[in-house]
Amino acid sequence: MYIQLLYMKELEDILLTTSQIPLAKKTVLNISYTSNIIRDSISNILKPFDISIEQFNVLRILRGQKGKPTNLQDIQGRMVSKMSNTTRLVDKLILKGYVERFICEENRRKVEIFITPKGLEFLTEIDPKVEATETDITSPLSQEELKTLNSLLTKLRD
Amino acid sequence: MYIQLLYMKELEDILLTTSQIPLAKKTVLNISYTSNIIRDSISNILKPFDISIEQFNVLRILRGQKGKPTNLQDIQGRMVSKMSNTTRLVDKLILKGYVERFICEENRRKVEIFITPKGLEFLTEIDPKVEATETDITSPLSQEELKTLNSLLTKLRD
DNA sequence: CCCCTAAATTTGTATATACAATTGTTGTAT
DNA sequence: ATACAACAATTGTATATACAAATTTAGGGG
Repeated sequence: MYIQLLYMKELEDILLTTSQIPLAKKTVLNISYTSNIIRDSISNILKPFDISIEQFNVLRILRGQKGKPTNLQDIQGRMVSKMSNTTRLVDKLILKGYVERFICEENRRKVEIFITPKGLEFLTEIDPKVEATETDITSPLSQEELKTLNSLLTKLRD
Repeated sequence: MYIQLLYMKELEDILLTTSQIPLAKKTVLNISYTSNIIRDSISNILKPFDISIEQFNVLRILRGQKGKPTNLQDIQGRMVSKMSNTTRLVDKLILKGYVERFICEENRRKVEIFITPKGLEFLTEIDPKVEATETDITSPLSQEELKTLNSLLTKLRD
């Protein structure tokens, strides 16, 4: 909450001082600000659990595979932010006991990565907290407004 | 453009596969995706000029000061993403000759940071390219839609 | 004036990220 | 079979970032 207030002040500062800011620039700034606030909120939730947002996202992707083997390219292709060194990220998750990695026997260039029971349990513990944060973040908007926001963002990316 | 297509595919992947994703989570994801795309686009524009987005933002903040001295706290308070080591960021800009730093004589704990003529010239050169990118990014939306998007994002941060 | 606390910045350290180069493996054309 | 290009992952390196500790200066109470 403290962080949100802080950021809001900053945004108003910039947007107001540079009064006649073009709409395109204002929108780009606004999306970046908002994304940073969201990132900080979720990052704060995850901090006590000693896991970064990127590691958390990879875990969720692996869970979504429901036991199917996943290689590094699959993971990279589905990550929110691009990440060139997924190898080391997976290393960290292995150290924590949340995932396992095997060499793919059909094609020894590939690796197969699985989430462990410990990893699944960890997600089960942390999921409701993240969802509560997501709900909290979006709470100022009605369901209708959220739908509009989503479709505008999707259209923007066209 | 390539990057945008790449990201779109990923977003659709995640949003479609996990079909009944709650609206709050979907919105949070959507904002993060879009922000990353924007960041990548602008980052690519800046790359040939050998400057990071953060350095570019600091330069713009300094220009906005119109010659008034600025200390580190001022800069930090106005940056889009929080940044604990603004010192080293300013170091880089000094190395490039874009800013100067002096110890504040009234309060020797503070520093006063100014943009140099070279820094101003650099911004003049790069500004239109960034603005063209911003316009390009937001081009799929009408002015009216952009206004709606801005007000929804601002309301979200309330 | 001296001691203590706070302010403003800097430095240290660990981790994260981007990009390029390298390793090991596979498929294919000769 | 051999050489060569392509593929998948890993490693190296430089830079970026987060957080904490340290440094320097200022101000206030005894």
